[in-house]
Amino acid sequence: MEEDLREMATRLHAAAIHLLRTLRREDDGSGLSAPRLSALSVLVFGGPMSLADLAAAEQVRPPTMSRIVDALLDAGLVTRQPAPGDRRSVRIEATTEGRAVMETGRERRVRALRERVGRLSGSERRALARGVEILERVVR
Amino acid sequence: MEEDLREMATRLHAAAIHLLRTLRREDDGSGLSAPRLSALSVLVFGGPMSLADLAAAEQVRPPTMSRIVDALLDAGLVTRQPAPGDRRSVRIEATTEGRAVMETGRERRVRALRERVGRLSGSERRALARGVEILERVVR
DNA sequence: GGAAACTGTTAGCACAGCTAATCATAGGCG
DNA sequence: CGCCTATGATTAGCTGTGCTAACAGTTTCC
Repeated sequence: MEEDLREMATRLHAAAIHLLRTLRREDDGSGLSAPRLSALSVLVFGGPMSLADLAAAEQVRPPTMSRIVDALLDAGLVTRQPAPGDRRSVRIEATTEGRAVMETGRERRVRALRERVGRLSGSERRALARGVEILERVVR
Repeated sequence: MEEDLREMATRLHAAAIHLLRTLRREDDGSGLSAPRLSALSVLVFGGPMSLADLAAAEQVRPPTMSRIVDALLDAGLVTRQPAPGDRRSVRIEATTEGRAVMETGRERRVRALRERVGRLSGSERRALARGVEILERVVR
């Protein structure tokens, strides 16, 4: 069991690195890096929020997220407005274009995975889906 | 099915990003970044190889790997020698210290995951292990 | 022997992550 | 009320990863 865990941690680590390197090439096509798309995704699905909330959701420090938001702002994908009720805080929100770009970014990643996942059997695919679900809980 | 794939791709992407961000903090403790540890791991488990082979194994361009090897060399974790038989090529090899550091880096990652994984039931743990296995095939 | 191909490195760019420092606003407390 | 601390966000500056383009040294092959 201990050895299993050691092995799994190593393999999970390697697999995650390789997965992201593969997908990053696809994401390049959208003109958005993985962290930017990921942050945008949080905004699209989670709704408007402050910078601190967004940074926490992405498990990143505020300065890092501030710069990511700058880039999304330049690209016209989000808006940054003073938060009502607390003028220190900002309210970051995805624009309509932001939603559209998020969607096509996702399409690209799906396309990159489809062929590979398509080679799996039905039960393997289900097992992968379940693994991802559990991984989400472990990581969160 | 199509929708399942879309959802899984998105979640897998997010989970991989968050996993690596979590583990990177642990890896910081070893003084080695994730890519450096990953490259070192390839050398430890795969044996000595050329720069091109190492770059290919890590799915990275040669200049990127050249710099990673520089760092490992500075840290005394690998050696870089002219390859016998082809003087253009180099033979990169983990040192004894490199093996030791790799091992402690792995220990750190395991420690970071142990508590979280420990909360899972036996069947969940097995499902995660199976998912990782399949993910490896998808990514490779 | 010389052109072409290959191996690796250097240079220079964009971006992500961090900490430390700064600025403005909120909130609490004498 | 006025100050003092805490908080939200940004800026500056560092390290590190990834890329392409350009170069130098070898090898290969005609």
